[in-house]
Amino acid sequence: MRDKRAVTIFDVARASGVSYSTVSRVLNGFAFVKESTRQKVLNTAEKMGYVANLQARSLAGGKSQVIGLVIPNLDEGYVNSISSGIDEALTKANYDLMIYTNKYGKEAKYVNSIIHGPSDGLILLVPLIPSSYLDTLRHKHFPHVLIDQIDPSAQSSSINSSNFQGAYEATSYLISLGHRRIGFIGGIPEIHSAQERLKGYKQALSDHQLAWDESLIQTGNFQHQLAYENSQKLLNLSPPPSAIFASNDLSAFGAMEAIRERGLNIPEDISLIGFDDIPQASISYPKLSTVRQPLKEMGKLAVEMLLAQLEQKQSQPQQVILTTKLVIRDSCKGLI
Amino acid sequence: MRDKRAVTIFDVARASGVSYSTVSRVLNGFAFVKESTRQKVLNTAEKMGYVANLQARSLAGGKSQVIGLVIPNLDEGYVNSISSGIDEALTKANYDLMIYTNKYGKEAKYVNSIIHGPSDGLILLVPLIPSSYLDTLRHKHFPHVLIDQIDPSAQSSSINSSNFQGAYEATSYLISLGHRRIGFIGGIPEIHSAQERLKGYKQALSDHQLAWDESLIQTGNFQHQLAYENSQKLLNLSPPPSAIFASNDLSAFGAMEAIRERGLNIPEDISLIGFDDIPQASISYPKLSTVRQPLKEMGKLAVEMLLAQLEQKQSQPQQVILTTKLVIRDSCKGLI
DNA sequence: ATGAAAGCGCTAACAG
DNA sequence: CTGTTAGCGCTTTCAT
Repeated sequence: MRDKRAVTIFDVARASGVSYSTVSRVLNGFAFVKESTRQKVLNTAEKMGYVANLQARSLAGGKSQVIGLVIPNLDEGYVNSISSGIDEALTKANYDLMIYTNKYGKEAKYVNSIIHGPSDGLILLVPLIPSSYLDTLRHKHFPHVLIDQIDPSAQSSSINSSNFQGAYEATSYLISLGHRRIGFIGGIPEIHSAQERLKGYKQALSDHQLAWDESLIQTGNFQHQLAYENSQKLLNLSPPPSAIFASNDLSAFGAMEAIRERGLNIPEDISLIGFDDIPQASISYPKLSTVRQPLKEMGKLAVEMLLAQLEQKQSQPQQVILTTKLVIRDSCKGLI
Repeated sequence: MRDKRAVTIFDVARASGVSYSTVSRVLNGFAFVKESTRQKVLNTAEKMGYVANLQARSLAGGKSQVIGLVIPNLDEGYVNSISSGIDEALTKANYDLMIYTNKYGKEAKYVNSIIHGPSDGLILLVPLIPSSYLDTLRHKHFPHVLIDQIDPSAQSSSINSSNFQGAYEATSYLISLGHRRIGFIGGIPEIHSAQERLKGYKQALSDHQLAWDESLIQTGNFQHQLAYENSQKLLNLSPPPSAIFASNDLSAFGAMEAIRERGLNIPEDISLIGFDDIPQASISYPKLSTVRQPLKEMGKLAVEMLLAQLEQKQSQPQQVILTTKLVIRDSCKGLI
């Protein structure tokens, strides 16, 4: 079985001739320790290869230096980019990462077991989280921040990107290219970001005196397959749209496939624009024009906000919105 | 600050009128507990919303129900697919997941802190891991399994896929299509799987009486960018190859870009085949023919092998090789 | 400035 | 079958 015997704080104490509470103080960067003692302890600890036992530390009421991240899946481009940003920031701050994949609609009991786990705090990157979930977190005063979700009560810190604005710009761009019939492939209707993107689309249309046509609007689920099917419906319209705005890049790729199957070319026959700017967007063919969300920054910022909470530097919940940016590549073309 | 007061095993004990060791026994599925007591305890635990404290459990020498996963990055398609398989298997087995991203060449001291963390066991999905790393793991008898790595000493359990065979088949397929000049884009030369794929390529060539030409072989790093550059070199050859075998799909996409920039079409002007079969391979244009590694299964199997170790069901290290499969899509064409 | 002592919540012998 | 008793390694008052 696994060897238990490791160097403990106790060993270090004995070796450096002080009590173990002193060692603890030194290790935790406490004030009121004589500099010479501090050095001595630090040295012997180093020499003995001491490594703190996180379980013990956390049990005793200290910090475990791990933060939890709740995500729907481990293999979704957009989530991974954000997670990667989180991981980098965490590494820099000397924290470890615990991943909880939360399939949609898991009971709120779940969050309880997370709270009882090693995490000092939690980042939630899950759309459609049950409100009981958040209630528990708040009720227990468990530090957390939300990504890509809106907290209606503004009691939790959250990070979003400018979904409305991004969608508005994408649509306006298409309009400026001369498109009048622009198909829209939505995301999951219950999700805030999906709603905002739809609003942005509609607003751009009406701001340009274009009536929007319900038949041009397909609700989706942010996935390739459904976007593919919905694009077929769009293409069956007469006349079909001359451009399609997909609520995320994955959906845009689904649209690409449907368009190609009709023997149509992008952007010659039909323009296409996405949302997210996941890595694939820049290596697809044609390269996808899209609205970039600052994915990694969102992750990084989430970590900063969470750590600020942990260090009690920031007590007021904060809502931040990061700006998106239109990235023009090769999938859109002006109507002649 | 974070509320500490939660229902403990002690509370449950009192509420159900037994000692807390009995509660512990019930919770850990021990035998020798009267059925009526067991039920009573289980019920009150449920009723009180008891959730085990993993830190305490693990400190006390029990299992923490978390396993660690060491990966290079959080945003690499191939790694994510495997991780996803790991996560699913873990969830089923009621384990949580701790992620450690290990940039190449981090010191072995690192592994020590993992051992002192909450993990009951470790899955290593890191090419080029320093041997001191593995030595530490073995020396401390810390349960672990390797993915996509060979342990020369066969002292650690490992999971690989049939890299040689897969590359052999891909190359043979290209040859059967009539190709004679087949470019090869390699992976990181130090990595075992990359070496095997190169060997498979060469073997297929020589088995078909084709001398292999050094200029056709480019070493790479499994990344898009370098593959792109190397493909340009290949395309500059005279005559250029009529087909390219890329050591992984990501590299194949790099090649795609280079080929397109020349105004060449895939597969009409040049055939292309990859390795891995990451999700993007089936939605690219053209859809990429490739060698499928059973990514999710690799992850799943890793979990099974690790849990077997934890339950001491399996003590002998095991080396398993999963078979790859040629997936023919649209990126290869016979030479007329 | 530093030592002593009391837990944190749980597992695992050891007695009954 | 079940209760008692030690710890696991560390943080944190409370003294000194």
